[in-house]
Amino acid sequence: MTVSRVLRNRGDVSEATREKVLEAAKALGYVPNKIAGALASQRVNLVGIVIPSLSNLVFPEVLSGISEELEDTGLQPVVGVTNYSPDKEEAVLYEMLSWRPSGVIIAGLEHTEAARAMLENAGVPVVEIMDVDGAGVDSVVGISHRRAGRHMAEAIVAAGYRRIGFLGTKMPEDHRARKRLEGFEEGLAAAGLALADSEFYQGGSALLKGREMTEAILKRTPDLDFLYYSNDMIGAGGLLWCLENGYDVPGKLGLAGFNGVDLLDGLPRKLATMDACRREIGRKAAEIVAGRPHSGAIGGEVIELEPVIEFGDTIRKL
Amino acid sequence: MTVSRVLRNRGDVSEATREKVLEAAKALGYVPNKIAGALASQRVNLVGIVIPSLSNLVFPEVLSGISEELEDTGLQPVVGVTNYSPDKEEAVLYEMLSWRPSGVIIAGLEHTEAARAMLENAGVPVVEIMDVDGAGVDSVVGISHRRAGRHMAEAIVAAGYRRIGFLGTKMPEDHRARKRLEGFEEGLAAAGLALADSEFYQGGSALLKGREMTEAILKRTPDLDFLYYSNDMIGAGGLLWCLENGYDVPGKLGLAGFNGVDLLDGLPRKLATMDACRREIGRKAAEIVAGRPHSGAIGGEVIELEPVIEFGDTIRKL
DNA sequence: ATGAAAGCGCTAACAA
DNA sequence: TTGTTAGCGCTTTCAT
Repeated sequence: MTVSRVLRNRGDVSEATREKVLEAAKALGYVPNKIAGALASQRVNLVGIVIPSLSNLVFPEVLSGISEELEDTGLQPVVGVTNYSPDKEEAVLYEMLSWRPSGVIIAGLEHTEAARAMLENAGVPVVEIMDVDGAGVDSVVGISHRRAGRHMAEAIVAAGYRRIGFLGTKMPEDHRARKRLEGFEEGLAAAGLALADSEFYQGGSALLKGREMTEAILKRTPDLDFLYYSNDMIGAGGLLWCLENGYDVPGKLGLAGFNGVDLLDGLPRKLATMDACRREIGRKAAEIVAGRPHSGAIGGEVIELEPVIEFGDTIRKL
Repeated sequence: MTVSRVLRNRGDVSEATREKVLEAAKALGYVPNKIAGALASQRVNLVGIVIPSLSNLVFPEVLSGISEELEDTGLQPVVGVTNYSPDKEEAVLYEMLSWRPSGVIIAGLEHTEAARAMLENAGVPVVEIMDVDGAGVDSVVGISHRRAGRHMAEAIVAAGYRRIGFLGTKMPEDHRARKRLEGFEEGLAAAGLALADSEFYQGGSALLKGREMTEAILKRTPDLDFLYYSNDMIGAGGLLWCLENGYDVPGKLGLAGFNGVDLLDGLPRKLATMDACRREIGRKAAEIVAGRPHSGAIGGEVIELEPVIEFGDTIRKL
């Protein structure tokens, strides 16, 4: 009836009735039922966001970017967390799609077959984020972790380091970290080098783990002249440990992390890193979802962002 | 029809038909429409989460706790961010309630009048989190920031510090930080003391701001013997700065933060802090929402968690 | 400018 | 055990 028109500012309604309706609505504390509305109109202002974790620091930042961009589009994010489990991801996705959201933003390109099929048949914009190394279902926004790793390797080799160690997480399901390491090893191989040693961890405070792993790897292989960390937090832990223990950084020992978390600006030295463009990825993904109302037809765009090496104070200049 | 029964594992269905339906569903890539389901059944498996920010580190942790607890309840979190704006909060809440969620978890006890009214009339469990200093609408899970501040003041005074400075954020809408400071000043007053100086910031990298503010306040008031920071990140920045500049911590200068972020385990010294029980608050809140299916009648419980001072290495022992 | 009526895709109650 | 039917509270279309 008319009420519906007033509350949606649609169609022709006289100013008089309009005010009357608004007043009544307020008096009754009326809150429209979007469920009914969505069912009738076949439109839902929700966007499904599927991410592996909330404790990784990286994902809240992406989320934040998405949330910012969605701010005044009338779209609401619905978040699902997969804990890096493909099966959980499939379940979360199923759950989300059953709400017929206006779009889906999902981390990574690797999904179960069923999940992939769901995404393909969703009939709404799908944006796979964080990673561009592989084939996407629809749109893709991210960086090439493989090339990121490769570039870092090249920069390290160019700076004259030769005995290089890697420190990272033990997470087979973290495809981006895996690709970064693969790219890194490729980069070393191109210079005729290989990893001299490596060390992995899981769980715990990253800063602390960074310390422990750094100590362990340097004890085991004292002639290392560079440590590449799979993220800035463990890198920061390593940096603190090295400084305390009198290592000549970056003279005799270089260090680099990954992500470019500005959380860490303010350390005694600035850790070399690469910005993973997290917030930007979130924004762009949200933009695509918000901007392509009912499409699904047009087919996806692939946006590759370029992470830049920030040398900081832990890679020596030649 | 029968299909509905199969997919919800309800009622009596013969194994034969059951399998046939399941098979057909899979073949067609059928995904049920929860919108229609929700409308018909008046049940919605969504929980609205309203928080001020995602960049604060604290809230992702709470979210994480909620998400964990909701994991196998079949409930999905829907997140809304308010940027510490009461009006935005009201808008976000309105939006959420129009989806008739099974519950609402909202940060803080301070809301606009309209928002409060909505919460009261929501007809589902409402849990206000983080703070217990004030009157809640329904259930409340949190800590007393006022007492947290007071306790910290008492501990500092007991350790013999007398010239105490405060460093915090300039956020009138962050009621919890405000209450903490008020409690802190009360605690000092009870010992016949007052803040000797204070310094506020907004935006930027917290670690870096901590450094800058620490330098500034110590330049301005060199005889300070204690610095109380409103969060651990700026506290950590301050700690690093003090160590680099040769301050005798905790002998001549004590430091303390707030939150107990384990992210920072691994600093050269362990910063004194108080655990804000963030994850636990999330879990408990989710538990309440999940455990009180259709109630709304029973009336809320108030769960006050007790933050404990972790002295670390930056408050001297007498 | 307003009202009336027909669904949206399910669930719940009842009938068979 | 299965099928039938009447809504859930809106939006949309068509009539007034």
